[in-house]
Formats: sequence, structure tokens, C-alpha cells
Amino acid sequence: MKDKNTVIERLKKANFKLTPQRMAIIETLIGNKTHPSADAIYDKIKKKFPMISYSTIYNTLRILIDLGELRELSIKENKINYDPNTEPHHHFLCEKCNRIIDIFQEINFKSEHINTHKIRNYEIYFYGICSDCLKRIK
Amino acid sequence: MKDKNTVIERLKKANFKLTPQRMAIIETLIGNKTHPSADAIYDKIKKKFPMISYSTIYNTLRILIDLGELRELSIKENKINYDPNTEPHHHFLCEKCNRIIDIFQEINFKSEHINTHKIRNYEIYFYGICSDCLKRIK
DNA sequence: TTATTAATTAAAAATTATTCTTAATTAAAA
DNA sequence: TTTTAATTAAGAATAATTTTTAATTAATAA
Repeated sequence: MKDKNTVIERLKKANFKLTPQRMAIIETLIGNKTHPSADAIYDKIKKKFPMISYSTIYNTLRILIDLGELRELSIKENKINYDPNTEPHHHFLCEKCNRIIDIFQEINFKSEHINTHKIRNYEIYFYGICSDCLKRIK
Repeated sequence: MKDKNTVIERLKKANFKLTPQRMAIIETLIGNKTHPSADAIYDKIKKKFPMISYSTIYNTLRILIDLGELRELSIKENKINYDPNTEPHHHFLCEKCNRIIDIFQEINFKSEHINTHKIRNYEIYFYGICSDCLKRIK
């Protein structure tokens, strides 16, 4: 999800309607680096659309994922977090402040196979204490 | 979780009781390379203990995790899979047969920090088609 | 511009996985 | 043995997500 117009064009091309609710969800996601969960998105959208329902949130998120414009993270147990940045990168979960932080540092791994299994995708989840929390503890 | 006696010793040392239900759960897990979910374990234990309840399963799994004898995987969405092999290794989820396969191949990553964030642990999840399914497709 | 229609919505019920509560049971210590 | 503190089974509670359905609405065609 780079910019609103590109996402809108892709939705149109795939014959999805551009409802105000969807537009609001897209606007909340574009450039969002907080990796929100569905309920964080719901809470934000509810300010503009007090009648919004979770089905609308989940339906829109599903569409964006299927279009490849949104990425699901399983870095927290039993909870999905969403990342509108679909460029290859990894994630760090701070166990103190609970933030999910993008890791753009390249990990030396490029091959298309591992042990003869064909890789379509891979995720690296780091767990620890982020630099801000480390400072705070000192 | 290497062998039963070591796990039993560790449970004793930590003042946990060695109930038959717990022993059965441990026996199911030792050497188990299938990465079972709680309900797969429940189904198996139920054959021996038809009255077993999920709370016993989850309680025992929690103890083993806290003792460092069991590892939780978040490779599948909204589901926890358990791995009794606590040696460092990674996992591959086959999107065809849905199996979770151990990856012992070393990934070049050793540092204690990433971008000044302190790493306590990290997980690598690969997604794709396993070699068995690749053969079957050909 | 209006009518049509097919997609989308909100609401609520259902589902799934896990956790919590409670009273009864049992393993281990005294 | 008796005691007691941990553990159990059962089921209720919780949390996240999905499904169902009838009403609404966006986009297309008349």
C-alpha cells in the first residue's frame, strides 16, 4: 500500500466498490507504521463512522490482503496485526512496550528452496527489548 | 524435551505433581515431530483418559513451556502448535499438506542486537510447498 | 436523472481457540 | 493413615474472527 490512488485503482479494477467505510480504512492504513490489530482499526474508524461493524473491517482487510496490498503478521499469539508496508522486511516485538517495529536490515537468505522445500514466502519475528525501552531501563 | 526421565526430574524439582494425565501428555510429546496443536494432543490423550479436559492439557503445556521444555509456534494463524524439540531450529509450513516441517539448516544470523534492539529470541517461519507435495504435483 | 441490481453494510449469532472458575478428587508430605 | 495443597474435569467465560441475513447503497444502464 503505497498511495491511496494506486489502491483505489486496484480495487476498481478488481470490481470492488469504493464505499466511504473502505476509504476510511484505507486512509487509516496508508503509511501506518504501528501494525494495528483489527480492533485498533475498528476503534479508529468508529470515530468517523459510529455504526461501523467488525464485519466491514474484516471484509476490507481481507480484500486488501488478497490484492497483496496488506500483510498479516502472527507475531503476537492469537492475534493478527496488519502491515500496509508490503516491501520485504521483518519485525521485532518489544516485550516491554509491546510495539511491533519494522526491521529493514537484510538477513542473508535468498534461496528459493530450503531442504528441497519450495519457499513462497518467509517471516522473521524477533522478540526482545527495543532500544527505547533499553534506554528507559538504564 | 529430550527424554522422559529428565522432564520428570525437572517437574519434581519445580514441585509439580506427576499425575497420570501429565505423564500421558509428556509421553505424547517426547520425540513427537508433528508439531501438534492442543486439540490434537487432547484427541490423542482422550483415548487413554476419556475424561481428560482441555484445562488439564493447557495447564500441562503451560508448565512445560515455563520450564523451557516445550516451544510454542505461531506459524498458523490464530492457533498455537507445540514443539518438544527446544534445540534452535526453524519451521516450514506446507500450504498443500498443512504439515509443519523442522528446518535445521542454519541461517546466518547470530548477533545479539538488531538495529540496537536487544534480541532475546527469534523465529523464522517459511511458507511454501514441501518436497513431498512437489513430487506429488509433478 | 432515475431505476435497477448486485455488492456491501450493520447487527447479531456462530465459531474457534484458549483461559478461568469451582467444587471434587488425588498425589505426596506429615 | 491423615492432612493439605495441588490438580482435576466440567463448564462458563473470554477474545478474536467469521458467518448469516435483511436492509442499504454504490455504480451501471435505461
